[in-house]
Amino acid sequence: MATATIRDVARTAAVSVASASRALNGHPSVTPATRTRVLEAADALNYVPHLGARSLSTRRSNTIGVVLPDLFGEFFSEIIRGIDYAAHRRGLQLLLSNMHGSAQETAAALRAMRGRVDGLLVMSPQLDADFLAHNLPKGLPAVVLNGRIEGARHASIAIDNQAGAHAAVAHLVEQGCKRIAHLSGPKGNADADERARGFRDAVATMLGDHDPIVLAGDFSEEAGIAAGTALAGRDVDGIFSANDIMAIGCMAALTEAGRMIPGDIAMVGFDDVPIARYVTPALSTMRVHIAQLGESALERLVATIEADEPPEATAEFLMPELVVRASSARTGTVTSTKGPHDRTQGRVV
Amino acid sequence: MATATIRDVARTAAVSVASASRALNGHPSVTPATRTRVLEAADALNYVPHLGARSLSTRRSNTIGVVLPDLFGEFFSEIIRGIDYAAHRRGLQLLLSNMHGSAQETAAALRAMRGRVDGLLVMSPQLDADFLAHNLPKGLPAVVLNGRIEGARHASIAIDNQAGAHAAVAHLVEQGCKRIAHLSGPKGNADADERARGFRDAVATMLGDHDPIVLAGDFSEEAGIAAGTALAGRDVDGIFSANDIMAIGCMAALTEAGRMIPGDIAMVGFDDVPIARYVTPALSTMRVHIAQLGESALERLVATIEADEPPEATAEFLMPELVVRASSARTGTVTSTKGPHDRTQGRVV
DNA sequence: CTGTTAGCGCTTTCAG
DNA sequence: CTGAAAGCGCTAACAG
Repeated sequence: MATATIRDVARTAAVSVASASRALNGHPSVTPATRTRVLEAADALNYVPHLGARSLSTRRSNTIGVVLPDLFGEFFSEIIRGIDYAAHRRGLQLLLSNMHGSAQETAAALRAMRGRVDGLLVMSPQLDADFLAHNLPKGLPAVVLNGRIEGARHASIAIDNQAGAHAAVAHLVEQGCKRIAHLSGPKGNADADERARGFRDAVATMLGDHDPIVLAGDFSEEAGIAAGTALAGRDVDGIFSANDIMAIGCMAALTEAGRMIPGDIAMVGFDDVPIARYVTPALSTMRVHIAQLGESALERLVATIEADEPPEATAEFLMPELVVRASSARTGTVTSTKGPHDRTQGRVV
Repeated sequence: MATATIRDVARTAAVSVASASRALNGHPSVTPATRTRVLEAADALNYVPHLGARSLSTRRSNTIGVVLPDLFGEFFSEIIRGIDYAAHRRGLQLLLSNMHGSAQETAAALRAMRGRVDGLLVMSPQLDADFLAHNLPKGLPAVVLNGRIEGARHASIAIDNQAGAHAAVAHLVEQGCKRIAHLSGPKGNADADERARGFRDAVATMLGDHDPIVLAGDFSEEAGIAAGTALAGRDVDGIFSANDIMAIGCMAALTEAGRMIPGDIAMVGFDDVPIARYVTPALSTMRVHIAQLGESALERLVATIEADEPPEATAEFLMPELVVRASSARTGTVTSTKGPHDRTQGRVV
């Protein structure tokens, strides 16, 4: 039994499809009598409108496309949660697509959105402006999340990584650290690169250290463990990790190697993923309101869509905030450490 | 500059739209010559097919609708990850929709999928079969995840909660626990109810305890903390929590109240969310391969769609496995406890 | 092999 | 206020 169409409803109600459509959509110019007849017919037939057809004709899908590099880890689930939250309150649906890797696939994912969404949210820390400009379907509003934006022609919203790195280093220095190392993210990733740059800048100016130890990581826990093992025997009293997950792996490896945290080495991560406050010691980190990042991006996109004007290529930056927890507290800065694992928010500076 | 349509491509290539369509879709019966002409034209115009239109005509969207009760927490992000993984390898997109609460909204979400997806994945531990039967658009293949399935007319895949609860209790008993309490999930949630039932059964048969302590929770960390506080002063030496998050909150509260875990009280959770192995002590739990649950559900749905037959209303059950970590190890069962937080998989029984 | 002709299901002028 | 008709962009018979 094929699902009923608006035609069936019209026929049953003995009106034209036009009237049926109007009645169904609450259009004002319909006699109360016809309206009820149509509504009853629809109900009787258990009619459900075919949204695909509707959007073809209205050129509106009420759907936002979301393209992500991956779905793994808390960072992305938080982003999606934020996007969903904002989308839900506006009655928008989300069409998800992740490009597991290759640029080829990314291009395909981007194109696959054409004709199914009203706008695009693209998160691609490793894609450059040219690629995007070339592969984003023309005429489709888009907001780029968290990507490098130089020379881009679309709106973007990103984290102020350099400032974050500075703040992290400043905090470590304040804790008395003299030899600070950096555990970096994957080369080519905009966020990672900016954090590394910010780190180098900061240690150079604050510590006069022009050749700090920088270990190449890839944002994975394994990379953190490897780095921890490598760092255990070296002359280091502070570490700034490009993300929390690596910091956590690194702390585990260091502890196992007998180094005390924060006693011997103070640690600061980046992101403030939910897990950060559960580990022991609780991880100090640069908090990015991840979910809110997603939320803002969606709001921004909706504004662009509604304005129906050439998307302003403005960039928006979010400043992360320092959250001090046990992993970096060497000078009594942390006031509350209640249990074995400190579940408090931490001191926000 | 409105995006080019297949018409434009056809005109530019000087062929009919039919030929253009055929060439674009790699249909065999097209002269190499025309094919290249079309492809070149498409390239020149930067043509991107309008998938909405295509699916209207093919009655195929290559999209799966996913309806969830919420997006919060690791359980759901893991589920989505699993679904996405399977969808991606089949070239399917995901249309997400979550019903923040009300049945009203859920019904709307379900209907909103009509005409935009080839099948539905519905996850609704608190919805009954009647509601679903009445609100799922007829003729749309659907697989229900993790819900109560009695009397349902659609395929379902769920966790064997009773068996899981039994195994958890058996483990606690084996550890020497005599007075085991249960921290339950929200009433009306199928999983929660089944776990509670399994718990009661188990303590009755294994311990002869016909009136065990059961605290009502709601799957949140706060509920766990409250329960921990309430339980701290009572005569209890083992706790089976209906999910991990509550178990974690409970452990924190108990520890703060001065009770040792697992010394005084052994704890076992349910789910094995990623955080479980990061807390201190690492949490023993009934592992559900959450991501795999999502994966299986998608595979199942795809099979149903391809078979194009009345969806078999078969139920599939996944047996969770016991993972022993520090929180319940009172008899030297855990062989490796390497660091301050044991990051090993735990002993799987 | 290619072009013509109908739709997919819905909305929306444009006349009545 | 209502109906007929023309599409939205694409695919799929059916003839040539």
